[in-house]
Amino acid sequence: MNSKDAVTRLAALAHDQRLAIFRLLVREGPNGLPAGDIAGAVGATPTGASFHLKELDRAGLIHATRVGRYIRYAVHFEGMRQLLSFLTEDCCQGNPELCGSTIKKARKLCKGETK
Amino acid sequence: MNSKDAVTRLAALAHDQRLAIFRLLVREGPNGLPAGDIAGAVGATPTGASFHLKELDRAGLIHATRVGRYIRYAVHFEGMRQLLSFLTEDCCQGNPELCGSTIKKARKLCKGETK
DNA sequence: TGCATAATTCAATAATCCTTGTAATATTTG
DNA sequence: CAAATATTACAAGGATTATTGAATTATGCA
Repeated sequence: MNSKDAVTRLAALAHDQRLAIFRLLVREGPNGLPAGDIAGAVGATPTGASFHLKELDRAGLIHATRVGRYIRYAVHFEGMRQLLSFLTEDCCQGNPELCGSTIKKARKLCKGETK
Repeated sequence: MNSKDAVTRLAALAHDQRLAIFRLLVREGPNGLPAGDIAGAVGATPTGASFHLKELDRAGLIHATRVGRYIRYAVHFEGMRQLLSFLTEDCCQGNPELCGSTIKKARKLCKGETK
């Protein structure tokens, strides 16, 4: 993971509809959803959704799989992990207690605790 | 944490120099660094650094403290945690094993493991 | 007070990204 | 093969963001 790729991924997420798409797919898990359902869920036009999905794909945050006449999109979890790691790398020079274990707290959310 | 704030934070990080500044301050911990040192470390002009620091501040990712004639910037760890949580919220509908516990893996980095 | 240092503000140009509609491609079904 | 559905590709505009240099504010020190 280098800085350039991280910026690409962050820029991909730094958009209201794309962030909504990403979070929807994070919730959805490995099976993902077809493009049309995604467009409907976030209130995007088909053209708009396609554009945004392509951005997220290009960035390495999601991936597409054709299933019949549908194209399903799902989160690329390894790409997501790489980004989170890059942001928190070497936090507090290895003394996470200094920041109140920011990451440890954030992690809980992956277990469905909503705050 | 709402979507609008998250987009603001992600957009703040989606820039080469700002990401470098943020990661530098993550490593540095709660004491932070003065603006001049930050500019030098990431190869920014004073004007450029000031602009980017203000963006990160406005987004709620860092905060400024005047110390004599220096202004020290440090990561706002709670703001960072909110963002990470927002990105991973309700991951895999509460079954993180489905994505290989993306967050659990990412978390290790906060302990200084450089992988 | 006067000078040096630290950092910011302002203004103008350049670059990038978002949005929308229309046309095109791929696939299933009759 | 023809029609219908799902999705993508292309092009043009309008809006937002980055960059630069010069001028400005704030602080410390002789």
